[in-house]
Amino acid sequence: MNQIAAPVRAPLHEELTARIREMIFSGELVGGERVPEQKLCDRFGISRTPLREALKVLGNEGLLDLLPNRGARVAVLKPEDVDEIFPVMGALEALAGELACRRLTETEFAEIRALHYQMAVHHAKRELTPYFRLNQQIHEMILDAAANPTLANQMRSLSGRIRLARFRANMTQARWDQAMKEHEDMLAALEARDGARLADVLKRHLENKRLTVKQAIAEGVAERGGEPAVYD
Amino acid sequence: MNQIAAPVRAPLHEELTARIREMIFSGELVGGERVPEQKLCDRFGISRTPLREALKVLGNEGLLDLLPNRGARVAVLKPEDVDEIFPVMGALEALAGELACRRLTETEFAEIRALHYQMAVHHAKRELTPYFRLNQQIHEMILDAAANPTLANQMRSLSGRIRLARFRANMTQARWDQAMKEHEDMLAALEARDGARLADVLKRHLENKRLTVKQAIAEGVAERGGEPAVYD
DNA sequence: ATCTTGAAAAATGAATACAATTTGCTACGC
DNA sequence: GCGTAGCAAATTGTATTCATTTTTCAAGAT
Repeated sequence: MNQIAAPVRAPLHEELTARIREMIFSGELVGGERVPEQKLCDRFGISRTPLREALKVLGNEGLLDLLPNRGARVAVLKPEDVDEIFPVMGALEALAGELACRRLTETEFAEIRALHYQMAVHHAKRELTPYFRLNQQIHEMILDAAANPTLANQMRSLSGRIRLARFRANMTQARWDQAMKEHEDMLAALEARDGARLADVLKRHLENKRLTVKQAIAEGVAERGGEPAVYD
Repeated sequence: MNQIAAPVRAPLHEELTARIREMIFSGELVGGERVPEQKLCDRFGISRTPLREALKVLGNEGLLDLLPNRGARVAVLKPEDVDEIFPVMGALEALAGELACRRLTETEFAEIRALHYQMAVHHAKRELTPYFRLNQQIHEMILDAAANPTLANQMRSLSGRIRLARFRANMTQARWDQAMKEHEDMLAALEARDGARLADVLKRHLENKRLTVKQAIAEGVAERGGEPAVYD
């Protein structure tokens, strides 16, 4: 009775959801625009059936707006959406922090600390892109340490919607410095395994992210093709 | 340019997702069992295409397990899932409470208070079913007052997964009394518009719900057809 | 008796075909 | 010139068909 992994490839509709999701994140499919059903079928060399299944799923995720008889459009992130989403993200990040504090091993903490100080270097040198990368890694490690797949899924879903706004955060120096300081507080709270304090820091951190993102959207920054959305 | 509502009926796949979702909640489709594709098509008098679109969506929601080439099965709620889901629900409820405190009008508060005292009567009389109904209404009013659709959606999704476990909570008298006491704390925090305190109460309240539900699952209660899942 | 083996039947995955709706465009009226 | 009616093309919704995989089950081997 071997069950050594399924040698079967994933169903088409799954692969398609993943690929179209990436097309949205990468900006290949632009917000507000119609998703060309036939074009995508030709491009992927498949029929409409599995493609449409994928569209339904992405619609349910909030990445597409499905207009009856009028096709699917890439959802656009409105400023109100940002105000809605970030508080929820904040509450979930706070929970992730609390759980992480309980379960974090010394080794994991050491890894986060290493990432943190590396990030501090990039902050000092004003290197935004690597700073963002490490920032994201730290948050992911906290989420992993929380060891709650349901929580991770919910956050992934919300992150996806935020990524609908494709921009490079235009942080003021002051806000960047503040973010870095918040990260120092995070590290301290983690080291002390002080879940309540970490939760608090993370909530404030997310509130500041909200402001950064809103400003970026308001300024109508970017939409440059291919660039991922980054923010802190 | 009238846009006075769309006179077009909802697409089939949407209606189907709703109906199948209800079939799962009502217990007509039992956890772990295969979802009979052809049977449902015959029953609804439709073809497989829209039905399968609905299944993909419900799979993505976590209500169905989609096994490649082996059909869809109604997801079963494992004890570990309960441990995962309730902390997330707790964090979200806490946020809902905080937001509600900020936005609640005097009128809305009065309505909640009325529901609360009505619920207290049912508690005193040991009338479980109406107690549950009012309990749910109160939580819904808080969620409405929070005025955050994204938050509401996330909570609805998690509630759905909890409802996979169809049982009638087998609360001990002690736990029921405790729940009622927590509701009194909630009302007090709401009246004082003390968001932090309400958040705290709600988190503890959800933690107790988690225990109640886990116990019910462990005891293998119910699965009686048609009865909705209730708990507090 | 229990365990394979191997079709036949059933179910699923994907493609194609058909129906209904929307969109685009042209021609016409005012 | 502007707006509108109406038809053709394109697009979407649904059904049907075909291909592939899984399941079932009975016959045969050990």
